[in-house]
Amino acid sequence: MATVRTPRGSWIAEGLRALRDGGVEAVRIELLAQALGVTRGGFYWHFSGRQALLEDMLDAWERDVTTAVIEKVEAGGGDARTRLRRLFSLAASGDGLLTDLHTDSAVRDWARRDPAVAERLRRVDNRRMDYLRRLFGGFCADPEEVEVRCTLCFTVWIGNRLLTVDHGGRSAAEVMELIQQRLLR
Amino acid sequence: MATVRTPRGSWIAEGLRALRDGGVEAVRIELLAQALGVTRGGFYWHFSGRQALLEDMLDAWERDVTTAVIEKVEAGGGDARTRLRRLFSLAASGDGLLTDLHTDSAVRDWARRDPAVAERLRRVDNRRMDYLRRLFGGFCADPEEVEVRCTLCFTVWIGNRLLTVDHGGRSAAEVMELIQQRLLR
DNA sequence: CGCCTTCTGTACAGCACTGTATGGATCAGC
DNA sequence: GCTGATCCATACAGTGCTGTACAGAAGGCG
Repeated sequence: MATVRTPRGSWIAEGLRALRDGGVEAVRIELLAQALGVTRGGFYWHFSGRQALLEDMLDAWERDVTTAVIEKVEAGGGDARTRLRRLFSLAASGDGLLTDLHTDSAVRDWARRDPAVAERLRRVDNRRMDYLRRLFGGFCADPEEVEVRCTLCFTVWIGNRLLTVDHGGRSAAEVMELIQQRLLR
Repeated sequence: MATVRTPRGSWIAEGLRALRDGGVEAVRIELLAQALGVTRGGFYWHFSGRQALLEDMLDAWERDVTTAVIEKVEAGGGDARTRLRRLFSLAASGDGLLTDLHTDSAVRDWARRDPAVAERLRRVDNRRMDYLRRLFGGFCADPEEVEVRCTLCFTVWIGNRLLTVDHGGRSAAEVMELIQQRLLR
């Protein structure tokens, strides 16, 4: 077993970075190789081609994005409202390579053109939504109310960074804070 | 003045269709020509190149999207709540080539990579937001409340079609209806 | 040491698209 | 029916990427 020089994983990671920064079309093997400081030679040893890389990138994304965030929120403990507040601040900070909004919206855009990606995204969104339902259900008896708050929560999260607007005198963070208060009432 | 066979405008229209269906990267002159049933020959008579076409597409989009919708909503008359309800149903139907959500999110995605596009989008979003503020201000005295409802309204509109999720037993339309009721209270 | 697995570089053929140049077709108006 | 503006087809050079083929280099292991 020789040491791995630029292993499978590094191509996937670099691919996800390209996806985040420039969308699917920006995932060019030539450019990934350049970014990794090698030629394309080794790429075709790991992958059968570009499509195989994209497939593996989605696998990695799907795995990480559904578990990492939930685990991070659950780890801190506390009641449902506390957990939601933690989830909100996590979403606002947007750390983590794989859990950020940019990758998310790049995948969302990709899904519009590729049914297989759309199917994966639906799975991911449903898992996230189920988690939200569980949290809101913790202090909200009416299931209709839960559904409304979950949907608002999710769409605001998605729409927030896509919406580029000035909120009069207020900062975007202030408005978000107000919305969060309302959602946690 | 000879008759115009495939005029400037048809290249722009076809370009916007390509943008809507496949994003900026899908706006390929070769393919537009193919769709129009001609070769690229005439294209370079109208435009200096691809960049010039993209520029003109954005001009057309910006012009149409900021005025067309507002005019359509205002035309029907009624009080602020009535107008908002009309705006909601218009947004839900998503008719009109230039006012639909697909073109909108394609532009939004484009803006992430191109500062000039981001600047245009900011202008467009602000004009829309101003209109929303005017409407919500019609029955809502607290400016903070107005800002929250406008932001919710806008982000839900954007996030709605991007979010691909099953709402338990409910349909997406039902949940949207519930959210709208809440926003108009 | 020499072998084998794991990668890397290089060279090649091919595709899709861009932009340029130019001769020619088509039609409005005189 | 001639002219000139407008548009189209074609051919060409160039770019940036894909995928294939293959000859190795680098390092762990017998």
